Amino acid sequence: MSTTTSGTPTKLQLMELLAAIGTAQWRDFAAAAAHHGLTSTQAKVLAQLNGPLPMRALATLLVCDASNVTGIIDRLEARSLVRREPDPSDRRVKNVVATDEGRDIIRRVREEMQATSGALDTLDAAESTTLYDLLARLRPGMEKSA
Amino acid sequence: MSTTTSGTPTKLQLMELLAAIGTAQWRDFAAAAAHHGLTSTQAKVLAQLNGPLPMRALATLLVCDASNVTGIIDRLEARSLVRREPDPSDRRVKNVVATDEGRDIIRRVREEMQATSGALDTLDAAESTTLYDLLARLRPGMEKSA
DNA sequence: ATTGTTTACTTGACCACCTCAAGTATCTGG
DNA sequence: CCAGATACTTGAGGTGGTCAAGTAAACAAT
Repeated sequence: MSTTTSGTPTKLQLMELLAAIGTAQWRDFAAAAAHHGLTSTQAKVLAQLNGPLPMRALATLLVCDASNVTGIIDRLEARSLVRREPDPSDRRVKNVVATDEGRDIIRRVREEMQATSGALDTLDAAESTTLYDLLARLRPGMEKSA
Repeated sequence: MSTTTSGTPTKLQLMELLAAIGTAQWRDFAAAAAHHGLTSTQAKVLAQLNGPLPMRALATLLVCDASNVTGIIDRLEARSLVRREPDPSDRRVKNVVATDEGRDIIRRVREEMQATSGALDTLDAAESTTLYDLLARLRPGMEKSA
């Protein structure tokens, strides 16, 4: 007896498997980011910047204190991967926008997640759809705050 | 048009969904840990300690430098959640073992992952099995190092 | 329009985590 | 016995995170 229990998995087993997958994907992401001189946090922030985004919005997305964002953006800006622009309609807010270089680097990071990418290639269309639907159903419940 | 694309998901969509689920579970874990005065790293280490484990083995499991483990265990030991024991067969190694209090606290952290737990409750037995099997197939490929 | 409240951001202090380089103690193979 | 590997710690230095306090701008309200 051990891992060959192919009956219905317990909730605990599922949670551990989910955690293992999550950890693996995170490491793949962190490795790709490091390959371009970025920490995973920096890469994650860069990945959110499809358009101009106020500092506060970033803090909300990252679920962290606003002062934390200041530091992260400071470091990204020092490398010219990001710019702070004044908001025309509210002089309190600073909109963060990715520079061309920033967009380029995050695109390459995404492309280099080979472990994750390779693993997903082993699923056929039907399996991908099944997995996607199941995870999509799980998502809202997992993102509940309390 | 937008998220209602119920055809075959693209690999990118699957990767983003997986990342979202991973982040949500991680936050659930971190919140439960914080509820007991632990950082997520500390809780993660505690969760590995089913038996005595050398510092080096921990570093390997966490994929980090050995010196990092020294600090983490220092802090856990300061709270009596963990003990360092000499290894009888090799005086260089120190085996880390969880104290009763440590085992107790990590058990409670696991029990309090309510968001994740609640989300998984919405799957029936067949769906759980399907999800488990798909993820189990994905796992080895994702854990490949490079 | 002044006064008061809320909001956005920054700064500084402080801690956790992480790596690297160096040092000590111990083991292991020749 | 000795040379080299291994296990752990220490110290320096950077990143990520919180909290408290401060500044500046927007807003609300009479």
